[in-house]
Amino acid sequence: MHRSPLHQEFILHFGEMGSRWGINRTVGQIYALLFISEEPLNAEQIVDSLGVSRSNVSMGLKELQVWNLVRLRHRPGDRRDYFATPDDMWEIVRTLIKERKKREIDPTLSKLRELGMQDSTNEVDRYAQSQIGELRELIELLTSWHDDLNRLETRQIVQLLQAGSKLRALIKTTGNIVKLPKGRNAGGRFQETDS
Amino acid sequence: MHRSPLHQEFILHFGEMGSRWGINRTVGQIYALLFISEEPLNAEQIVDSLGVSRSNVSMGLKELQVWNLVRLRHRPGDRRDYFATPDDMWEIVRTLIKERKKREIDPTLSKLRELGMQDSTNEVDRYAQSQIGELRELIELLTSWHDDLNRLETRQIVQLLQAGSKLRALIKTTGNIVKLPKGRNAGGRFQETDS
DNA sequence: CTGTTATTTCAGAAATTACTGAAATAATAG
DNA sequence: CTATTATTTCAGTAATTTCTGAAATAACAG
Repeated sequence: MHRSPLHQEFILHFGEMGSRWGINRTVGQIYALLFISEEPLNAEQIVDSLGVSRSNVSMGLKELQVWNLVRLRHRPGDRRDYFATPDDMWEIVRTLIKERKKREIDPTLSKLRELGMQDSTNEVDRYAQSQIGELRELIELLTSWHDDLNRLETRQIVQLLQAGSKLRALIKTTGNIVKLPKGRNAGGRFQETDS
Repeated sequence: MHRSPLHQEFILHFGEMGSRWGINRTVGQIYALLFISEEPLNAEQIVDSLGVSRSNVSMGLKELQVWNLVRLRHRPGDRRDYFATPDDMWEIVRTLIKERKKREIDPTLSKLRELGMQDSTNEVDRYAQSQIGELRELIELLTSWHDDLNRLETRQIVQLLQAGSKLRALIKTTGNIVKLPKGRNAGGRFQETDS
């Protein structure tokens, strides 16, 4: 299938960025292709457009479905699967954040809670335990904020972002609730250097 | 160097998560080790603790410095380099977000702007251009919001997060400014399916 | 059923990324 | 300067990830 230079450049860019986003090149390219295609595409059309193997496309589409980043569509009288990206771009952003949290944050939060259970009468572990506890609290705060955001509609989120300039105002309405970090190197045997 | 079971489990977990976070196992382990160590460590101590090669540690520390995730320290009369993680955990979070934005968002924003310049009198590119433009606007909005956040102090950010329940209130103070997405599949030749 | 088309699975090949040991470079003390 | 210690570089190897082609499975239509 022939693609315009604009399409090609867009698709190749998403392919190259794929590795930085934790997906592989083909998955990035498939997503880009669906994103700029007005009509849903079937696997064979994707193969033709990208020049990769049918099996690779099959696996890529499966991964995109696991990520909840594509929607399945069908034409009457056509039993092939067609794929499209969601229409609401902010839904895509929310999905991306949610899925990344699931993969990158949640397992660590579980592990931190698990490690926090261990009662370390052990003196060596005292500092480690306090660091682990602080990190867990930090992630829990971010997580609950994320949950709050996820209860909002697309329209509300956009409004919130556009109210960026009002951030400072909001802060003045809340008290100073939290203790600030204590700082390490109490004995002072080390010297700070450049950055 | 002997490490307690707590230390070991924490370090191994960060190593395993490394690949999901876009760093390799060794870099993840080095960071974890520094994070739970009360005193700064030198390269040799890291080698002993992790059981990897000296050169691997050297490369890992270099990468952590590129990411701005470690600080260099020195002891008087000792010319070896010592390393520590920043004391303020929220500074770490901010750094992580900033650096990931630099790697994962900024190049794509540049590319989208570049592609948006192309005047596509071409009919095929009309839809692609509108998608690219919408995506660019979305990223620009997120980016400027991120810039706003970065101007805040740690204390203010924590307060903002803890004010999560006040989000809805804030939204009521802002008008409905933005047009909502239009939706694809105008002709309606495709049928929606499951998820 | 049987034949045809669509999709998935999977073992091995290809490509990429991570790691090591050895050698080079850098920094400093004497 | 020379010897010693600290750090980096890098070519080759190991480990991991991605991709392909072939075979298996699934989903129909007739």
